[in-house]
Amino acid sequence: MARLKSDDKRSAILAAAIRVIGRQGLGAPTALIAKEAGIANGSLFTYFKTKAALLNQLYLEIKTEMGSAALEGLPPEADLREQFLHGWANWMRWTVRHPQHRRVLAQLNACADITEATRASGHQAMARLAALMELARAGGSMREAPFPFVVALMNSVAETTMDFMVHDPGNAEQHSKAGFDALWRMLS
Amino acid sequence: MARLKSDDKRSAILAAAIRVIGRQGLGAPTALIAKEAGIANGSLFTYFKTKAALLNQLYLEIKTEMGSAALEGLPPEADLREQFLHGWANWMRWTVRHPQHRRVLAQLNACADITEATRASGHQAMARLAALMELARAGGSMREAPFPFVVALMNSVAETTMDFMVHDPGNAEQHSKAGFDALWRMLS
Amino acid sequence: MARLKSDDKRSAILAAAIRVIGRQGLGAPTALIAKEAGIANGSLFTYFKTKAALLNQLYLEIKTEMGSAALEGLPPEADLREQFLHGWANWMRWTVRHPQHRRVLAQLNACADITEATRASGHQAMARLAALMELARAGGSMREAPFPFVVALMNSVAETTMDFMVHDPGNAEQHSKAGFDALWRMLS
Amino acid sequence: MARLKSDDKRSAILAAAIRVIGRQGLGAPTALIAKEAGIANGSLFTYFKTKAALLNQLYLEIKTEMGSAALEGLPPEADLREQFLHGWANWMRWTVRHPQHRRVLAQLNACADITEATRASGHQAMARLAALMELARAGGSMREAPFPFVVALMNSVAETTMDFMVHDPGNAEQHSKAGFDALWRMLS
DNA sequence: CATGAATGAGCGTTCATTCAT
DNA sequence: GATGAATGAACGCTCATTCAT
Repeated sequence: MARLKSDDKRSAILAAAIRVIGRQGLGAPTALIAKEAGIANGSLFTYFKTKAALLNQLYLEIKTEMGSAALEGLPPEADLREQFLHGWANWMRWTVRHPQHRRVLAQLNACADITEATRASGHQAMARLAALMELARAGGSMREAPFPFVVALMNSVAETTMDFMVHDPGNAEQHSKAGFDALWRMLS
Repeated sequence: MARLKSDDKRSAILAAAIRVIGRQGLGAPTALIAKEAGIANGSLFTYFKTKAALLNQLYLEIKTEMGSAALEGLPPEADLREQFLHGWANWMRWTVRHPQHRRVLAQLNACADITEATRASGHQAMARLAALMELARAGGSMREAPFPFVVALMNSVAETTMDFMVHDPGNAEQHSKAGFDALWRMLS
Repeated sequence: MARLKSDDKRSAILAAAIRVIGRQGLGAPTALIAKEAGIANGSLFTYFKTKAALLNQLYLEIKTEMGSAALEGLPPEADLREQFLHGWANWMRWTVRHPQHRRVLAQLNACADITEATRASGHQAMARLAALMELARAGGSMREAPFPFVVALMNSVAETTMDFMVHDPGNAEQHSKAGFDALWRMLS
Repeated sequence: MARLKSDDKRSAILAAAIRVIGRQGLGAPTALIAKEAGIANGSLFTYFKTKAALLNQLYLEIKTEMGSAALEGLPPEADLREQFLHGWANWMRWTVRHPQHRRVLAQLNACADITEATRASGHQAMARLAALMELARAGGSMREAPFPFVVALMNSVAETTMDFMVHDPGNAEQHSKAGFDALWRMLS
């Protein structure tokens, strides 16, 4: 048995990609990512067949991480609004703590190399939070709107809120609350 | 000397850029844009010093066009909600009719080459609509939120609404209305 | 210790090389040859120090096989022309049955990695047939020409004949005969 | 008007390609060919879209040059054998004087990048000489053989003759004559 | 001012070979 | 000895930008 493909190295590449792409954008050379990951440029391609494949994995990785962060410690007993607020706050906190991840995710979202399959898979990451929203709107004004539309609205309000939290971290808590309230009003 | 011939070329380049970038993304070669504009590749650089400059102008151009479209025929006598709804409907209609412009704008938004100054300037384009919103929220729940936050929310709800209109043009009108109502509820 | 297990692997590699190079040309990756041989890419280099070494061995292998095929069942009693014709027919038949071998040999011939020593050694493979030709020309028009020249002529007429047999297998027999007759006339 | 694509540069690239490929084989980097031609590596691609395109042109160029060399000063009054011998001698002389061209042509012949169309077009270059052969065989032993077969035989005998002339230039004339006689005997 | 050839740094990817396991 | 991940030089090709014409 030779050296086995190590998960550590895989992760190192993904982590390096976030840093480098966060700094330089999606045009960042694979060679630089490899260097930042501490491996030879050619080695990157034993872990990811192409740059596009790396980008797709990165998208999934970030979305998944974001999704778990949002669900951490969700109180199962609490009422709907409470639960949703908890998830929302988790989510917002995560993006403020990982501004680079957020920036990279935004670029990835606007990038043609990310396949439809990857996007679909990525949506799963937020499924739990989306389900809470589904319940929340049940008796409200948006009860007739298509579910994906409502989810998309949640996402866009969240994005906007994050922007303000990142740019004005001093009032992060208040922005988070304001965003949540706005969203809740939209649903009610 | 009145309008210079070069004004035509400038516009031709910007129009070509929308078409080409809409098709190929921001990575589209300047040479291709030049060809589509009917000029020599080198000539592009007498109108725009660099590709980044072209991109910034393009951003402004599209935003401005979008802004005017939104304001067309705004009824000065009508009440606030009516006026705002009119602008909203204009806006939505424009993006459905110009999906390429919207796609390009989305890419530009996520592109590091667009300077902060350009973005700031671009926001002016929607100032009139924003001002209507400013009034709308005056007595509502968001009366304490920072103005830019409210504007950003409007933008993001609008974006989401457009997405659904573009992907499901059969129900465009309903999506437009649902988006507006959601936004209004948010402000109220 | 009799035959080493490694002899099998050596042969497997050479056989795989013929298939892969036949398909992809000399640029075929050693990794692919290894895979086709059912071994790890690195293992190839315990059997052949370099790719060039593999290629040289391959050249020899094919030439040798071709030579034995040509000599099979040579009638020792028959007259010169008969014997030579028999060898010729064997030879032609072999290439028609192994078009891949022939293609690979042709590529190897035009490849700078094959050393002069290898080529010289390869010529031995056809020595018996060449010797028959040596006799055949003894009293003929080419009696003064250098032996290697005559052998080379034989080879080139053979090559040409093979080409036509391969591309027009329906008339293979006739092409073989026509080629032989042409060669014999040349010597007479 | 800008600098026009110059025929000189085109020729310089082709000439450089012959030198570099003659030295290093078909694997020679385009960058090296460009440098040898005195231009930037990127410029090569304004003259030839791909390396394969360059190779195809090179094939044509060399074949054409070889063809004209063969036909130079063909005596229109002389009898068939005389004319053909003249062409043959021209041909042989040319290859001895341009051994690099010959080597490159041989590599090109065995190279998958040369398209069938290119090969067909290249055959035109020797059409005049082939036509003489067509006449020559008319009443001879090969009168029933397919024309392409006879042409191919001529080529292969010529190739072999050249080899010996190149490797033993002292007796070049004699080899040329011996090759011609052998070919003529084959046809008679 | 227009043209389009020239430039050359830069990119993603491949692959023969090495070497830790 | 066998394995296959690691290596990094090398390659063909692109493209923003410059500049001779």
